[in-house]
Amino acid sequence: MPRPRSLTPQGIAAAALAVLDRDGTGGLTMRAVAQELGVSTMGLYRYVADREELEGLVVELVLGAVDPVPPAGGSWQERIAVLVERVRVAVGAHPAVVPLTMTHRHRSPAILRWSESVAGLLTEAGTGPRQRVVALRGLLAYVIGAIQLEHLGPLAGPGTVAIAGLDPAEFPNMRATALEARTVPPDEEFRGGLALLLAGIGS
Amino acid sequence: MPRPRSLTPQGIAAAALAVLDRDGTGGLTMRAVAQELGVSTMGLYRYVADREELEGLVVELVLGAVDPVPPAGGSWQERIAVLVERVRVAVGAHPAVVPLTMTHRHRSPAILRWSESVAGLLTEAGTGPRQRVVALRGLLAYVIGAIQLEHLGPLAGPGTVAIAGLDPAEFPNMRATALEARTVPPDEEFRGGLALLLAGIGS
DNA sequence: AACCGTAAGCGTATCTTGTACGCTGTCAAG
DNA sequence: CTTGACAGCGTACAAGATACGCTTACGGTT
Repeated sequence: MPRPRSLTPQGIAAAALAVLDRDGTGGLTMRAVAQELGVSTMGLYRYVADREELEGLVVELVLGAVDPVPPAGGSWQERIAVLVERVRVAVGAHPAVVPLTMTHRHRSPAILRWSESVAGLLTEAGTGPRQRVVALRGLLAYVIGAIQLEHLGPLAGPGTVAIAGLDPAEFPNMRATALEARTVPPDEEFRGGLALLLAGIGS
Repeated sequence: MPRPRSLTPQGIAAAALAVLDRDGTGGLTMRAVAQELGVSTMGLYRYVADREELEGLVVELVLGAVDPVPPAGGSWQERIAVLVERVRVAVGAHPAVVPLTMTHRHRSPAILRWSESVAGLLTEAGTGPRQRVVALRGLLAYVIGAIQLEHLGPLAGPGTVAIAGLDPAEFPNMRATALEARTVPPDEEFRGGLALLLAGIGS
């Protein structure tokens, strides 16, 4: 009977993502998204309860791009590493959603499916129940932290340069480390850290 | 000649922290902090350039409570674990600052001193320059992620309960893991994950 | 084909928050 | 006792989220 809806949750999420990619995290406002969709500001409220829900939609769109099916070949370490890397790639494609991801992660079905896969691989690897809990949470913590470090922290690019200029007397180790860090590409850094964690789980 | 100042950066940071502890992250407004200090809203602007700087002060106050001097005894793994645990305790005492910590971490002298200590211990442990970079960043990623997981994610407390009620057919592993997770106290979880990472660094 | 109920979409208004600007009052040196 | 520099304040404004109620387009019914 009534007038048909003109927007879909996916369309709204895509519009919000477009705004985020274009204007950055601070540019995500109800007005901007509404304009992107070609409706008035309040028109948007027919589809989302509030800004919170809108953010949830974007996060789910981004995380939904992660294929949760474990790859076929390789050791369980390699297979988990592939799953982890997929998250990094998906989120890394839209740096502006990183802060939102942190806030909305816990309500994401996509991350739940992903976790299910990782938990399955850990089970296959023969870890005990208790260690599985610790390992899963540890992996999740690493992914979250590493992604943030990569996107929110000037420690990575320009930051290491700044640190390299520190007082060598007070910060000898940091200075040396930062100098070396400049030669380590982000990919290697991320995978290296993950490998350390996986090695620990396997030992 | 001029009128003496009535506020100190420490006092301002303490007031902001009080507001955060009382009203949560969303309660931190310039007005609220000014009121806490007994000055007018704009009076506060005589001491901080903007909200950004105010947040930096609080973060530094909290992180400044971390003793960066490595403990005397034990293996290098144990010594690093103590340093890491100190950060967790300091931040955990004020959950509302967690989101701010993420944004302001890179400008914190306190965290720099802490990193210097960790880097030093890694050097003493005999890690090569390249592995030291990876290990340090990995530890930082773990700390950041684990603290967030603990404070921002309903995955920890009520979340695991919710997950335990999932469809067992679709999420068998998550269900089992979540059930087990309820019996793992946060302390053990945090230290366990850290131990995995440290084991990986040592191998 | 005219009609009408429902929900879409919009406009306006309000509240909250950060912050620019300019006034006023106070302290201490002369 | 005067005076000038700066602390502190009040007002004003802009941006943003969102409540509320009107208007209007659709599509099934007569």
